Amino acid sequence: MIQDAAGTGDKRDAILRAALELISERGFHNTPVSLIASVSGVSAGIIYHYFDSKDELIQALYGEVKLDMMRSITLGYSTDLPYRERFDLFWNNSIRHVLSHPEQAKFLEQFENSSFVEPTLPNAVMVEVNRIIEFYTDGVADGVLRDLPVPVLLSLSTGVAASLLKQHVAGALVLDEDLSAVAVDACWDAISA
Amino acid sequence: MIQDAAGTGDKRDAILRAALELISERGFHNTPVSLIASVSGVSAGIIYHYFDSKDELIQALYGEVKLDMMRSITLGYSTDLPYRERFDLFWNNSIRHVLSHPEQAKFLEQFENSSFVEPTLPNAVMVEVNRIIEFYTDGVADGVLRDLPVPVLLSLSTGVAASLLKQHVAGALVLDEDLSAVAVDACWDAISA
Amino acid sequence: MIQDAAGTGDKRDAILRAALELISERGFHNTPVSLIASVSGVSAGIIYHYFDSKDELIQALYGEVKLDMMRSITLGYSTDLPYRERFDLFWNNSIRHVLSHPEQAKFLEQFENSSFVEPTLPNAVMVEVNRIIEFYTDGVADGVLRDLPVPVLLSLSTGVAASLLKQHVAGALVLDEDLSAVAVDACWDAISA
Amino acid sequence: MIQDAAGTGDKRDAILRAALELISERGFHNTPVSLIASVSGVSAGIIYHYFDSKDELIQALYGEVKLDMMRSITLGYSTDLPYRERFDLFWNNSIRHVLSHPEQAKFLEQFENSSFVEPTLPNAVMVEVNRIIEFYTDGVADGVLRDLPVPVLLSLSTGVAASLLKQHVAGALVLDEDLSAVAVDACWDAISA
DNA sequence: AATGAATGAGCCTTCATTCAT
DNA sequence: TATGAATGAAGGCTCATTCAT
Repeated sequence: MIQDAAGTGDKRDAILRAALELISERGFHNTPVSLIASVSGVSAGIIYHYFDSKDELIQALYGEVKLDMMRSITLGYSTDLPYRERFDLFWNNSIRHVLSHPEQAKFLEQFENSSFVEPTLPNAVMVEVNRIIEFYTDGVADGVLRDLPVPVLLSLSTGVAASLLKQHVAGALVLDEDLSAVAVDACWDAISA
Repeated sequence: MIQDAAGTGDKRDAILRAALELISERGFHNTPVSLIASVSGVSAGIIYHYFDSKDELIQALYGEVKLDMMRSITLGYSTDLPYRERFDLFWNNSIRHVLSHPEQAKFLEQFENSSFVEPTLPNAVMVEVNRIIEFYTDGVADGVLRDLPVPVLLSLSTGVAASLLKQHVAGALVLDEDLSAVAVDACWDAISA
Repeated sequence: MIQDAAGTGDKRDAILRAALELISERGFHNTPVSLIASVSGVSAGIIYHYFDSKDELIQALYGEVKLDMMRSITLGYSTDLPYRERFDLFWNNSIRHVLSHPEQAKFLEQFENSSFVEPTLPNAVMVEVNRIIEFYTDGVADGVLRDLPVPVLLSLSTGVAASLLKQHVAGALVLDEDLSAVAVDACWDAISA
Repeated sequence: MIQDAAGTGDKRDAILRAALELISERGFHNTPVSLIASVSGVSAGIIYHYFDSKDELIQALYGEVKLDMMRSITLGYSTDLPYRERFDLFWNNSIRHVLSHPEQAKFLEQFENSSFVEPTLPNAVMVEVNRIIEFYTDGVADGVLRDLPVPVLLSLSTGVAASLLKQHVAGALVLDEDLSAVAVDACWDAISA
């Protein structure tokens, strides 16, 4: 997905792209394979050449989308930066990625809230996830962040961002740069020591 | 729902209760009307006497669940209480209700994340919603809370609670009284002036 | 099947009857459920009300057909009759039943030659089967039949009847009373001591 | 099949061999062309270079298998031999061939019991078939065999052999040399004058 | 000759909804 | 009110066959 401009994989890619668009909009159970096929310009049969089943198609899509999002979030991250700057980087990357890829956000939310068996995340994803976790554990160890369990710190930061983005998408607020800036300040107050 | 004196409505109630249980567990599209019927001990046909369609059943369920939850959250609320106590009341009521009614939380999340047309909330629900909004607007006006748009304040408080609860349900953390207490403190830091 | 002139079971019966006719003529894999439905005058969906799957439908049909045939073959059988008369009775009953129910014969042959898991025969069927086996074991014990394993005696009698019937159906011969009479004589020569 | 010098036909042969193996085991309708292709190590497309359709492939296979079997059965046959020895030769050849080529037997049985249009047997096959028929007509004319229609004589001999073999394959008996010997005696009793 | 991606018709099965009773 | 048999429209998937390469 995303890459592979032409040649083999073109079709597989078109299928994944159409699936992402459709499922994020209509939901998994409301997106027949035949619709994915027609939107991506292929026959229904060929989908089973690239994926074993509709379910496997979703799983594959999840893996690709998750990786894409995690890499966006940690883009430019370095332990050389001060904590506050690293926090801002995560925050801004997240906001930017979701605003420019709302289908990905909707899809991931659906998938992770559904009764799908969440596959073990591939290493490539875990690498990024670990950088984020490391940020919080190091921050606590260095006395920069409050001594709270990492999941709580995540709720106080990522959880807020997610909530803001949801409201933005729903139209309850407009998440512009200014609003984002005050929100990130408030979050930092919540997590910093 | 839940209550209902006796006689008429008994059956309607049983249907709604079964639907809530099943849908929260299996999802809307994975819950056939026939299953709701058999679990609630009625025939499939009679469901169409009480509801025009499967969709309408869901909508009705949403209204009842939403009201039940909002009333729980504002239980004991009074503008006579100091701001911080009111905030704690919302917080504790929310945590308590979700922990004791996880099906409701799961159902609402599914519903509000789905492509269902969200119906206009009935007045009874709006009454409770308005008390919450009022808390924030008054708090800002009185200089107790930061001068941020209400939706942002909501993300910084309700959003955090929701995130914590989700992680609790997923097993990522155990949301006991202590953890809840430190989290509410952190949230207060984030929203108070 | 066969019985149940009216009332409940009518439809189930019609389905089984159509399935027998169609499958014996066209084969299992060439007989779509939709065709069984239209021939029996019901909708495709209702078939799954009476049977769990196409496979189970076949299994049920097998059970009913097998029982019907076995009962026809042993009709009028009694250990009071002399061995030769009992043998003639089996022989004539078999011929008569197959000639008047060729679909049953074709269906059973297909089923028993297929890779279906042959279900354990129900007791009702085993009762009839045992009477036949008993005939051979007793006959050997009483010195009336050659001292050969029962399966071999079966091949020398039942096997010949089956072969003749197959040729009759294929048009290679006409199995009239006279031919049947000389054949049964020859078979008796083959198995009698 | 089986033979074929080298080069051209190699692939056609591999296809037929795989088809025989697979179809005898899984049945015609349960053997996709794609499976025949992968087992025989060729592409699915090329099969349509050698055969016009899946059906034609089966018909061709039938012709080759039938010829192979008939030639095995008449191997060593000569009108110079006494009738009883010729009969034993047919019998033993049949048993031997089927025991060493069970796939062929299974395939032929399926084919001949199916609703395939049985093709006119090629001359090469008819030559062998005629030698067998001639054996019976001559035997009757010479007073060695009972004066019965050839098909009846066939049922009394070939039919018995087929039945025994089926039971052997099904595990109902073990067709060793001794059992074969007593069975052939019994059959001879049934057909000899 | 050969490959294997691609097509599209058809199959089994599910399920929301209706209707005779 | 209440039942549950019945319908019919999809939906996921398979597979014989074609075709660009």
